[in-house]
Amino acid sequence: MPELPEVETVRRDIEAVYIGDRLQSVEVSGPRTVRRHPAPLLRQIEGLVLTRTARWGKYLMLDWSGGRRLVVHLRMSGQLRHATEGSELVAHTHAVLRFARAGELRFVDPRTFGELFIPGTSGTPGTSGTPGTPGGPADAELAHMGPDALQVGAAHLAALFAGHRAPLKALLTDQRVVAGIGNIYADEICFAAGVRPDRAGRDVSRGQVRRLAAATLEVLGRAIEARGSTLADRRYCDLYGRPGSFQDQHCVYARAGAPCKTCGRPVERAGFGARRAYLCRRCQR
DNA sequence: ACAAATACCTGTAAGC
DNA sequence: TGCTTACAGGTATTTG
Repeated sequence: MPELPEVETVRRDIEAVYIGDRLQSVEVSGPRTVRRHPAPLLRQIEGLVLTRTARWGKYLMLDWSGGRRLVVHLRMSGQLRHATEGSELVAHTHAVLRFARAGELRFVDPRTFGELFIPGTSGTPGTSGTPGTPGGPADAELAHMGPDALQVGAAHLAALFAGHRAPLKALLTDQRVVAGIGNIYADEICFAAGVRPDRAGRDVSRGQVRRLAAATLEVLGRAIEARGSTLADRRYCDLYGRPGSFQDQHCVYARAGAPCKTCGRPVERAGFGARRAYLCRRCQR
């Protein structure tokens, strides 16, 4: 499941290959892949040069000459893959961006939750500046999102947790609160901070907030270094189809029954509300 | 205003 | 063996 570290890995891979290259054509074959606006609008970026990339939470932005932007969200099973021009399409290839020199960038997504869109074309008001967002001017479609998880500090987290009775994990994975954390990294961050994921936001102590802020940067940073987490289902792979290796460093996620790496007590999988979390009851309070 | 539930999907695995 | 069912989970939307 692509979360912030996986999207960041793909972003860096794309930056290394396609920056400065001209987009020859865009072909979309999956009707659900471009669903925010009529699919032909994607052709606005044909002929333009990729000038920069950005990421906000799990959203990936590809910026083009002339000020155009293409936004990609991989959701559950989406992958962006480099391919040589004309090579055989793997199953569930829904879009192909053909570049002048670097070959093709393909969007593959079995479950069709992922999407591509040109911001500002879906009936919502156009772009307007929102300060402090790493992607530059905020797009209306992304305006609801909180700060990127790599940008948040303890003070920010404390303010966002205050007064919420929702469990910590629900807050960490709420993109309006912090953008970029999903199921895997919420569990790992809670473990690294020594805080129970089912603790109500308002009951998270000052010290725990500090530890959560530090753990967020530390865990996500190490995960980016390891090029993300690839589980047995291989739903996430990089631009070249290679797996990440951060799953080898997971302390709790998908480790139910295995000994806690700190204290040896079996890791539990607990349900609260509609969600579940992996945790160590001894190490997390 | 917040929070909980649901729809959206399909590949995989577990159960019978 | 073959069929059915549960599960995975991010986000937009709906309901409470």
